[in-house]
Amino acid sequence: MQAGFGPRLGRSFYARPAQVVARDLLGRVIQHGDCAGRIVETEAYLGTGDLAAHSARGLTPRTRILFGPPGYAYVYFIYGLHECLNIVAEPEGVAGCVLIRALEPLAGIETMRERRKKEDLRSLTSGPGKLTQAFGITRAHYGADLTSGELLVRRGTQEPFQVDATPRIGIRRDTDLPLRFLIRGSPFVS
DNA sequence: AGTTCGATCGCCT
DNA sequence: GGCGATCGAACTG
Repeated sequence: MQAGFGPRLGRSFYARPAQVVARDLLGRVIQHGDCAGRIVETEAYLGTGDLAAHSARGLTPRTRILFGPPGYAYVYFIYGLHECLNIVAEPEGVAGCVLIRALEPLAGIETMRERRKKEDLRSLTSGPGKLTQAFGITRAHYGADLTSGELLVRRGTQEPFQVDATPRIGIRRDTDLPLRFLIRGSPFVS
């Protein structure tokens, strides 16, 4: 079942501008344990000149991973409740990442229902806090290497789809930039 | 050491 | 559509 989603993406995939990686991650498959989901919504956070990005104020203990090599997980805790999963992009030395905002559940759906305590397929992974809960991703995954560990992204299938770009959700600065990407018509977006 | 406020969710109306 | 929950990172003094 695992190999059915294609080969694991390697380091070079992530070593590109954050908005390019965010767009290219659509349609790929995130896997963790027995859970797998197709990425249907992402947001790019740029290292320089992006006031909405956590890296905008420079290197701190929390943001240090964003300045390192790409292909690692940046997981942070927000609003006292939720974990959010980001993937570090850009070459080493340049900050930047992609927030995974929504998935289409593909495998491990019963596990997701148990973790979420919800039955409806649409409510399992249609939001950044929901999908981390459904997949069992926490701050313990901060710094995890997606190119070698049990949390990974696979290439996915090549079904064609159209992409919409909109402003990012829930931010207060740089609100006009069209850095949110989603698969047009997907019922699983946030 | 104290304060502010956020890349959200779910429940209420 | 609005709001309360609840924690910690980061900034101020």
